[in-house]
Amino acid sequence: MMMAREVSSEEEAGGGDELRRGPWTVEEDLLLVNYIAAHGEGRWNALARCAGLKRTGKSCRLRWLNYLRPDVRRGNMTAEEQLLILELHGRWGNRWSKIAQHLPGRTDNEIKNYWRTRVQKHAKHLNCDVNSQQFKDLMRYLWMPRLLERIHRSSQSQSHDADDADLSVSAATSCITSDLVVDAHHPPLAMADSNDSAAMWQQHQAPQMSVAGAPPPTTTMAQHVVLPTAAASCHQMQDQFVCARAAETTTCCWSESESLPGLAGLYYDDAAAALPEFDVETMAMWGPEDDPWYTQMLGL
DNA sequence: AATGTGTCCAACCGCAGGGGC
DNA sequence: GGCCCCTGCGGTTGGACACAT
Repeated sequence: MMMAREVSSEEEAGGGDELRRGPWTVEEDLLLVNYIAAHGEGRWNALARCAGLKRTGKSCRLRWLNYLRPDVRRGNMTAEEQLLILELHGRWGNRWSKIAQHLPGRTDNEIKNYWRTRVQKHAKHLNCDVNSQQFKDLMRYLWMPRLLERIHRSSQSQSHDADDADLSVSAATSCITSDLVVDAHHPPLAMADSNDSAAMWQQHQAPQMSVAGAPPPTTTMAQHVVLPTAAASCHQMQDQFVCARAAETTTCCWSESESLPGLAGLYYDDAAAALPEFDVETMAMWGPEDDPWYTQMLGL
C-alpha cells in the first residue's frame, strides 16, 4: 500500500522521464555533490528533481550517505572497530544504524555488510547459527579477547614508552562516544548475570587488562578490581569502560578449572595454550590459522 | 588462457513511522 | 481520523572482482 504512494512520488521526482537505477556515474555524483554543497541535504525527492537527477530521492539519499559524504571512512575495519561491532551487536542485535552511530565514518550498510560477510561466514564455517548461544559465547570469550590482544599488542608496538594504563587505554578511544558510557547502566553482555550494578560499575573502571594468551588469572575477579587512582577525563573513563568490559570477557569468565560458559569441554587452559599467534600486521579478526583452531576447540 | 566458484559491497526493495494537511 | 508524503531502517540482490582449477 505504501509502495503505491511511494512509486507515485518517485515518478514525480523523475519528472516523468525514465528513472535511472544501478551504479551511479561520475556525472551523477557530481550533480549530487554540487547540489548538496549549494543547498544542503534533506527533502530528497525534491532534491533529486531540482538537481536534475533521474533518480529517486531514496537513491540519492543512499548514495550520499553511504558513499559521497565527505566523512565516510573507507577501507578495512580496524581491530577496535571490529571489537565495537561485536560488542554493540551483542547488545543491540541488528540495529545497524544505532551501531553505526558509534563508529564515526562507518555507515550502517558497511557494518551490515561486514557482519554478513565476515561474522556470519565464520559462523557458517563452524556450523553454528549466528544467533545461537554457542556462537555468542564464542565471540564473547574467544574472539573479543583475541581482538583485545591485537589492540593491546598494536598499541604496545606503537608507543613503547607508554605505561600500562595508557596501553590499556587503547586506540579504541577514537571510536567510543559518550553514549556508550551513558548506556553503561545496561547490564553488559559479558556480565548480564550480575545483579550488582554498583560493583559492576567499579569493575568497569578497572583499567587492568588480562587478555587471552597472557598468564591465566589465578585470583578472583574482586582481586582484579582496581579503582581509578585519579580523576579520569571523559576519554579515560570511556576507554577504561571499554577496556575493562572487554577484559572482563577474559578475566571474569575463565578460570583454570572451569569450562567456558556455553562451550562445554573447552577449558581456559586449553584455550590459552592453543591460541595461535595473531597476525598483527593485517589486523584481521581471523587469520587463516583461526578456523581450524576454533573448529578443534569446539570439537566441530 | 578459459572457466568455475566464492567473496564483497553498492544499490535496491519493502516496510514502518512520523509529520503535515 | 485519514490520507499523503518523506525519511530511515533492515533485508536482499546482483554485478564486479579475486582466486582456484
